[in-house]
Amino acid sequence: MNTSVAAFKALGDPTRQQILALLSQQDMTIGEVVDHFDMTRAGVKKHMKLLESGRLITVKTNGRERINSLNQEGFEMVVQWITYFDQFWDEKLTALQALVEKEESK
Amino acid sequence: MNTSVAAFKALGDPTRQQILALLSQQDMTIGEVVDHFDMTRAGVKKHMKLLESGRLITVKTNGRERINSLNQEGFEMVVQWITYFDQFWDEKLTALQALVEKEESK
DNA sequence: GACATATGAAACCAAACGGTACTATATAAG
DNA sequence: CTTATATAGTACCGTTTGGTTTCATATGTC
Repeated sequence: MNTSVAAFKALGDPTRQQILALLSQQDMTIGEVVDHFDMTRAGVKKHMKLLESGRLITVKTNGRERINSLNQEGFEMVVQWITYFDQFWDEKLTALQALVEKEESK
Repeated sequence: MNTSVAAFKALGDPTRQQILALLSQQDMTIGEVVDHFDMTRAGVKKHMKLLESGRLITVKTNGRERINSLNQEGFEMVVQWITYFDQFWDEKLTALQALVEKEESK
């Protein structure tokens, strides 16, 4: 098993999904993110921390501002993990096809 | 935003990831799943419930047994959601390439 | 029918989570 | 230097989560 748990955990919350959607439009400071929600700065900060530990965002300090940007690493981890299961659907589909062909040949 | 939250939430736990890995090998009853963990049946049952509400597994009753199988629906939701962000990386890459080419032409 | 087995469900508990209010620190601006 | 701003951090609180124990129910077997 891999280290995708933190990424999935971070993605399993509607507020954090919305934050990611915002950041996909443009990089933002926490203050700018806060403007889009009816929530305290500290509340948003906690969400950002979780997104960061899931490697879904990175933070770059610029003076007293801290710019948050999407980080491909976390998304890539999720894709990697989920891709493992593709093999499962492939096999299942193949098995189903074999069954159908067997039935047809009767 | 879509309804992928429950799926992500279900995936954000190492035990549940392991259960899914087990089910990718073969369908199992809860009893069989329990044999692979040092945990009570009731504990495993709760995890199964979360996996089910994330549409990552389905349950089929057979006599007194209840067979758990992977359900493509939940996985597909995750892929759909994550795919939205592909566009972001694509654009970023394109912008980076444009920048590089501009630099080279100096 | 009596008994074993596979399961569901509820009550309970400690830890984590989502949020608040409050305090502290660092940088920009007068 | 003083003040305003952008942020981090801590303490606190109600709710959810991950786990247990216990009890109830349905099905298979003798």
